[in-house]
Amino acid sequence: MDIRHFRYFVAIAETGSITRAAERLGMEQPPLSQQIRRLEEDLGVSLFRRQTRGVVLTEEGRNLLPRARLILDLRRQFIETAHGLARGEQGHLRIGLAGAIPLLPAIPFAIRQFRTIAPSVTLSLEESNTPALCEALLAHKIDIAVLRPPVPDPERVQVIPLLDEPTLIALPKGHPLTDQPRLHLHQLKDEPLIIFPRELGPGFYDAILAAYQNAGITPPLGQQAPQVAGTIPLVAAGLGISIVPQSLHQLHTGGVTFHQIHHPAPSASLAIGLRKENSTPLVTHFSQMLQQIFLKGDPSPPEQ
Amino acid sequence: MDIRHFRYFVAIAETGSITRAAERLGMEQPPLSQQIRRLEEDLGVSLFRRQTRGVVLTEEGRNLLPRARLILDLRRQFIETAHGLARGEQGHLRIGLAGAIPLLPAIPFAIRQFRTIAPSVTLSLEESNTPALCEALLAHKIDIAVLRPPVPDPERVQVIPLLDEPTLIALPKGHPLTDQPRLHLHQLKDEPLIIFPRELGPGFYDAILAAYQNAGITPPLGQQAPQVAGTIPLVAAGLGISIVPQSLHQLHTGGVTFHQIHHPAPSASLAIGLRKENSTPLVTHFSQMLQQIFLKGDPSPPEQ
DNA sequence: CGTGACCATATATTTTATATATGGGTTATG
DNA sequence: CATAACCCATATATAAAATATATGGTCACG
Repeated sequence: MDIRHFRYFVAIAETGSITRAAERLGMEQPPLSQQIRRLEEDLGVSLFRRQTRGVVLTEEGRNLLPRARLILDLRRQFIETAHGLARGEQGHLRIGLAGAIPLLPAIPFAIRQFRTIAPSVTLSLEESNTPALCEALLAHKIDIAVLRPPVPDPERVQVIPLLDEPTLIALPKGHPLTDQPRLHLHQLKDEPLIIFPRELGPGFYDAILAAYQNAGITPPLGQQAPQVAGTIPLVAAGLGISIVPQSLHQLHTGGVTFHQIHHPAPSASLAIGLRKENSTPLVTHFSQMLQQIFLKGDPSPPEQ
Repeated sequence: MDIRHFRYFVAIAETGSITRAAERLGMEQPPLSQQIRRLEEDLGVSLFRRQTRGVVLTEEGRNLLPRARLILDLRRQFIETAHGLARGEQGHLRIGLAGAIPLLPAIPFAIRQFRTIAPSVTLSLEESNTPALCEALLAHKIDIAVLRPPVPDPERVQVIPLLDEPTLIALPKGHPLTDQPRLHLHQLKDEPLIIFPRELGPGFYDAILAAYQNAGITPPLGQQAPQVAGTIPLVAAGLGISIVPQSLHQLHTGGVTFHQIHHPAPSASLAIGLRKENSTPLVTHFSQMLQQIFLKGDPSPPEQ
């Protein structure tokens, strides 16, 4: 009772003749006779009544025929689905995003574009910090990540740079420097720096401190924020200042103003994270699309 | 892409190991490795991620697994249905009944009993005359018939006698003999005999005429009725008398009285008609049940 | 009464799956 | 650190099964 037998059964039923069915199946008549006979023996029912002119379905055969057709259909669907998965037109893609990254206009743009190109692919988004995203990648909990390099395990995670995002200084409303659109870091040397735990984004963390060091100052460290975007409310509360990726200026939380930074300014690098082995077409597609989008420039960059 | 491959796929997915799946499948590990590898190549997707400790489904594999299970399920159902058909527990039985036979209490009784024993079998009933029933049998339009022998083609239709049903004389109301419960045929020698066309039931037709002949009389032939039961209204209309199977006395058409017949009385034979070749279990079951019922005697015979 | 259409059977061939033997890589264990 | 255990992959050999070829039988049709 193989797929083959279902095909034989249906073909004979549809042509009403073993000989013609054999032609249609691209085989000779005797093996088809033999196979259908064996099938009937296995099932214990005779599917066809042999006549001098071809064969006709028995009552039992009529009963079983639609079931056989269904199975053949489902098998075809199975194969088509598999091919769809193989070509990256179907399936599920789990995307991990580092903190504050969904605020970059390019990300929702990329997701919209991907849904247009591959509408049968379902997506799931997850927001986390860079080290956790790497772990999730390696544990196969997500398929691709947009994170802030460097990654903890560069041997197993491939990093494709996307963008060096400028950063902004966030000042609390009412701060004396609020009226200046562009600031030097040394103007802030006495302001407590609100920053996230280094573990959540070592690359960005280090970039910020390096910029201070290049400016020749060491800021007092203020309260720690739970995450990158979490610095903003603390700034608004007057606990200090913070340095955030440009995309965060979209957070229209009252009580904070954003200001560009003169050289030396830290930058918040952005990159794709992939497992080095086992890349699926879905991952490749999405990754290439992201690179293309960022190559052309952020499609609607926030003009200051 | 065979049924086998679906089984292999599901087994590996469920055990999480090629080695253990091979055990469960009653085969060795290498062929299973090889087959699943070929399957993956054919489909173009990798279904499993090989690890040092067994294998785990890929995203694509997770997607395809339920489909594979469904196909295996349907295949199992297919086989079970076929076996059900083989044992006569499922399917469809087309029963043909000669004229006036549904009025025999044994017939609805048999049908009810059969539905109890084989509830998944659907039945269709058809009423016709004996020669037409034989044709329908041979043309595979019905599967079994209850008819009045003899049959036109005894070489291809098997006849199993069931019953010699007594006959009754039908008299119009107001007839001088109405008050006599039992009549001799010769009492009716001048009454026009209403009878059906011989083609519709040659056996019964000849039995009636033979009885007259044995009684030494030749009745005048009255109007022809369209069928056996169709004689009753004509009798009621006063066009003559008729001789009908006992079961017809159930037709409580006003205007007619029924009377038993002294020897020599014709009898209306009843028999099962089957195709000699190709008997299915359903046909055998129903046939045997009918024989048993009639052997025990009509379960609720009409007591005069 | 011969001819063609069609299915069944028998034997041969080829394909295909499976078993056996073996190697490599990773993880647990003394 | 070395050894053993586990598990998957590969290579070759064997066995099984489907298919092709050849042929015969039956029934309809001209």
